[in-house]
Amino acid sequence: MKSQKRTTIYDIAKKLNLNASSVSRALNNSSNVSEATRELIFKTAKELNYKQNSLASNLRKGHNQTIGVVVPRINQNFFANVIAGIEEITYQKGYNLIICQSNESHAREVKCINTLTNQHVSCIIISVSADFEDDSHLKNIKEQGIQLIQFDRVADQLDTLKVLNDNEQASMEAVTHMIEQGYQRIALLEGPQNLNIFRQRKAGYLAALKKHGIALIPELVMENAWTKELGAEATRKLLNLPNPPDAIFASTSDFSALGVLEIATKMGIRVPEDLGICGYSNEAFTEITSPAITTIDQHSVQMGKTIAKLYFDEAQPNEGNPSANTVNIQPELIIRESTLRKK
Amino acid sequence: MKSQKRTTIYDIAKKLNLNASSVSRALNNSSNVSEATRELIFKTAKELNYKQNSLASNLRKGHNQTIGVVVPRINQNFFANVIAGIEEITYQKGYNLIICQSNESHAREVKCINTLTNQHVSCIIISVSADFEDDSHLKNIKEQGIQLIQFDRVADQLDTLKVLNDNEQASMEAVTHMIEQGYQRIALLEGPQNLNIFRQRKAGYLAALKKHGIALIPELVMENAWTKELGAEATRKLLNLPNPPDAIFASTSDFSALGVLEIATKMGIRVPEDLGICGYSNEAFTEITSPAITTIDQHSVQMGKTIAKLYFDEAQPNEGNPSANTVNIQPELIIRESTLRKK
DNA sequence: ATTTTTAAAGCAATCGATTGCTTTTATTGT
DNA sequence: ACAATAAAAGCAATCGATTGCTTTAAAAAT
Repeated sequence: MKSQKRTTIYDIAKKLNLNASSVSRALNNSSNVSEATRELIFKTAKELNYKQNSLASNLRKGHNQTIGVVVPRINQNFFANVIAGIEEITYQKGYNLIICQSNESHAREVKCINTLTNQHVSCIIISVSADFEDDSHLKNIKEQGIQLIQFDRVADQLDTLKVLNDNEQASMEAVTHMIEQGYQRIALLEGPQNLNIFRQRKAGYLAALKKHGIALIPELVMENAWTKELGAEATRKLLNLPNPPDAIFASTSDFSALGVLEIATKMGIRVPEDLGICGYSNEAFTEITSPAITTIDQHSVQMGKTIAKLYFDEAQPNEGNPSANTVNIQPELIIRESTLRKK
Repeated sequence: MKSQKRTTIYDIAKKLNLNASSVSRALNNSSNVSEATRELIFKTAKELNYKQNSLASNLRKGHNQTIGVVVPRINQNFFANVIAGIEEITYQKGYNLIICQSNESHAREVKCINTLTNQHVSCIIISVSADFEDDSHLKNIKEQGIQLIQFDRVADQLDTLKVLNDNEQASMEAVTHMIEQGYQRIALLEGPQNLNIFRQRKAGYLAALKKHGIALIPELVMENAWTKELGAEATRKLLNLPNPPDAIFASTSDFSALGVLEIATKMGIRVPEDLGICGYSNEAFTEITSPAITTIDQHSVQMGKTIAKLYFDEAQPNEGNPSANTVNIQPELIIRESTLRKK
């Protein structure tokens, strides 16, 4: 597309026999421009269809009213909602968002970060990819003088602002609830343990068992049952054990819980009477399965808003005091039929 | 945050006793730099943790490897998937995405467009907000020499590239299917008629009726039943008519169809025996309701890919030949239990 | 009427990278 | 050994907006 030259402040200045600096000052409503010329400049700018070139402006000013967001996938409910929450605040402040997805790949995440630092964004908000191992790309952000806020899936060791769900607390509540409903052999579908969130959810599971004096049965803990398919597969194995579980906590996701429910239904096992099921995330569909699935709501939109506000409040990471840098969003246990054995 | 000065090509040049132009050429792998100095420059760049300033680069080069996307809401399945599709292609090409949401507000949409044109993005991809009335902000994009691609919800009158679902065809197929299943009094939940997509879906509904010699019954057409709640409300009214419908085509969304299903269940009306239900969009949950809901898949990820490819193929709108500028994605009718009366 | 003060406008450097053109250095051919 | 050619490096302008400083014009004070 042939890009006909766009009008600049010089074009306006020339037409009005003024200097570009006056035009700039007028358009920015700064001082030292008479009311008369100011109006004239605005009028002419409109006539010539002038649009500011943010590249030039930001280059000169040395900063950029733009925030970068890096998430594993934007078409995942939780992340889409967090972004929606962030956007609500940043929009009010006149900031732009550049949204990148890592597609759960660390290599791609590094590239996203590079792009954003090259753009001189003023802040990067990130939830790391599933194959997270190394945080040097994040350290680099801070070295570039860019604010960094981590959320949900974070690099624990790194001293940055963090906004987290209290995964451990929520998991503990969920498992406690199941125990109180009379379930005794509760299985855990766990996620990759290199991610903090899945470690915490497991910790909550273990804590609940311990609190109630229930011994951990290692064969009831299934690794990496993240998707609906993997959840289904794990469930098949669990239910075929000589001594199968009477409940399954799909700590990885509601999709996984859905897989559990499907297999149970297929095998003629009654939920919640013979098997309790609890998922994680409060995806829309959990409300309408039958039975409806007990799950944990992460208050994702709220989380996004909190993150953005944190930036605008100019909160600074408190070196050497990691806990002071963390904001915890309290998740909420949503109890539904799939774990309600005692009516 | 105190932003310590970042290294520039001048810093590298100074350290190596070279000129900045050589550094620039080396880093861009262009000609006229000896292999030895090229390596030296790369090594030093790494040492000094040099990151290119894209603002400066893009300003000088006069363009920007960035594409802007404006959608009503990113946390809606359809849009999130389209964006995911776009991103897949743009990432391969080394382009960035700036994603904005209009929140279904025209005023906000205008602001988004302004931001993007100020950033000199090379292309804007848009699906307009629900209160669409005026397309002057879109005309302005073309005047700025920026490529414009509309998708799904478009300004019909505007000569731009468009990527659309064939809503009319899909709706006609859906209603035809219902007629073939023996439904005779098919109601329509329609969306705001200022949006092309809802006009087309209605047209498809009308065409199917006509083809089968069924007269339109005006009282079976309900306006603005977009959400689950509104769908439920409309359904309540419909089912309380002296002569109620025996099927409902929720052309607005699957959420609306969900509302239909809930009310029907609540009123003890059997689906699909007494009432057929068809939604639109193939949201994840439609597969797992009971009965599962018949719906229309829009191939949203594919749509996103098509849009992005269109840009990179440098397709140009063909002035005065609107139809040549339109790519139609064929949606797919997904038949499930909610309309299967004849087993 | 003249000096002082203030407001308005202009000048020129700057942000960092790119690029057409010129100069210097190295290489090749005779 | 010297001219011809090619390769490598340097110079300086440019992209468009901003901003500290200076100059000019207008208003106020004496």
